[in-house]
Amino acid sequence: MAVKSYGQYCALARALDVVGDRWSLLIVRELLDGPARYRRLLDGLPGIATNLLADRLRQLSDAGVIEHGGHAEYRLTPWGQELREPLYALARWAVPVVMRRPLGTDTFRSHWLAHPLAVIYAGCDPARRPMTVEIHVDGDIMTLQSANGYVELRSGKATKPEVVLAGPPDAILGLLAGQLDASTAKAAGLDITGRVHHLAELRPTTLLRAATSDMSTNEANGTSDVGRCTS
Amino acid sequence: MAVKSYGQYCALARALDVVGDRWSLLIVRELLDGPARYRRLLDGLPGIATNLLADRLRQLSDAGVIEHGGHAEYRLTPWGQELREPLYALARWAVPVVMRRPLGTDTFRSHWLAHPLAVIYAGCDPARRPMTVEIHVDGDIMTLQSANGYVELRSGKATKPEVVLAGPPDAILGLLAGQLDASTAKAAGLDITGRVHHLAELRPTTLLRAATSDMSTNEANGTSDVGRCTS
DNA sequence: CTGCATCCGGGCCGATACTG
DNA sequence: CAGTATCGGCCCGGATGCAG
Repeated sequence: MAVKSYGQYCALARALDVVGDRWSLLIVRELLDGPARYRRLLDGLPGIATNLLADRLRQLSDAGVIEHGGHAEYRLTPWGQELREPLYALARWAVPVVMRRPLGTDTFRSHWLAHPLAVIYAGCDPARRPMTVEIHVDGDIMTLQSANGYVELRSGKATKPEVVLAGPPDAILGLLAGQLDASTAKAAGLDITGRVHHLAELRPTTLLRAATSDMSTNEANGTSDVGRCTS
Repeated sequence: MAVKSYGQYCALARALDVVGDRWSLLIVRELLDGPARYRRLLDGLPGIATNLLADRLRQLSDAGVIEHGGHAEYRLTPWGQELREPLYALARWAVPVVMRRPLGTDTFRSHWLAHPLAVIYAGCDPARRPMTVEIHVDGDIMTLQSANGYVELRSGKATKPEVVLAGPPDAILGLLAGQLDASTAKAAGLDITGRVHHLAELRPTTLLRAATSDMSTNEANGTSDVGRCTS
């Protein structure tokens, strides 16, 4: 179990008893992309100590969040996979601190792009422009493909990309999310080839406004202390 | 900031840099009920050390999640209030470990009931039966009121309750969530007065099935490692 | 080489005492 | 009431060792 159980009869506290420890949710993030071996988890979790990874894997396994399949592969249980929603909700909440603060000295792994892009291009939009975008980032090459209203990211080169993006992840993400225009992205170190303005037609019409909301405005919050009905 | 920043350019990691520390999300839980003074936070967070509460309040304040208003009152910023969704998502995910494991030696505070009840009775259901339920728990008395399709919980006695429930929180919650029938709840120490079967008409027709899902079933998860479009 | 276990220093956590 | 100060213990983090 966790560092120590909170010992509170509360759903949130019990959730944190299971996945509230340091690194635990990031391990789940890695496993959301599918089963992974130990070494791959280490690579996807820069900064973690090997013993900590082993400890967390044991904890999560005992709690029923992951399971230790054959070939030393770890995978999420069905219950563990249901963490995708709370995890994406937390990530969406953190959009301001991602967009407002540049990459800095933070590490990055190319496969992390899949999650924010899944949020940005969520769902099916029949009006979405079909196109192919090749992305060079972190010494890796990935392909963003729009077809039949859906957008998917896969690893590897594209055959005939309409746009090629190469540069730091924050510039790529800022451009794809619509937070940066092409010239600003270029100033941030992004190399753009092709019809960049077509990228705007990948995003659905109504776009995440949270990215532009101010984090530090002052305003009173609700005063009722019980029974707020959340629709 | 946190114990130490993960140093990863990833929305989830940056979210955890802000609210990933021990107790942080539970402090946010307390403040979701409205502004609170220091002492009230201590009462609502059984087990926390005073210095840790002070540290976390400072961190959250620096990060822009909460603000220190007049009269030593702490309140969520607008950005902090947006944590309600990720937090409820985590709590919903933990329903199995709440329903399957009894209260045990865990502590409980009556105002915590507001959150699970808000989830159980979320939204407006015009067909919902109007009624009043008085709840005695943790040496406290609260009133669950159904009117105009909405269900609200407030502290204090009811004037003419159709049902009065008195007992341990797990029995109360199990009964209200429909996980326990009346006789089982009584066996768990619950005192029931009035037309208990009317309680079933408080819940919407489609009910949280997650509560009954098995936590430890074995099944392969998805294999695609990138670009899963979450509708 | 992968998949851990062991060891150890530093820092956070947790309990208590203390101050304005 | 609202915190600050202090101190043990344990977890975290990094390095290293070792078995398959």
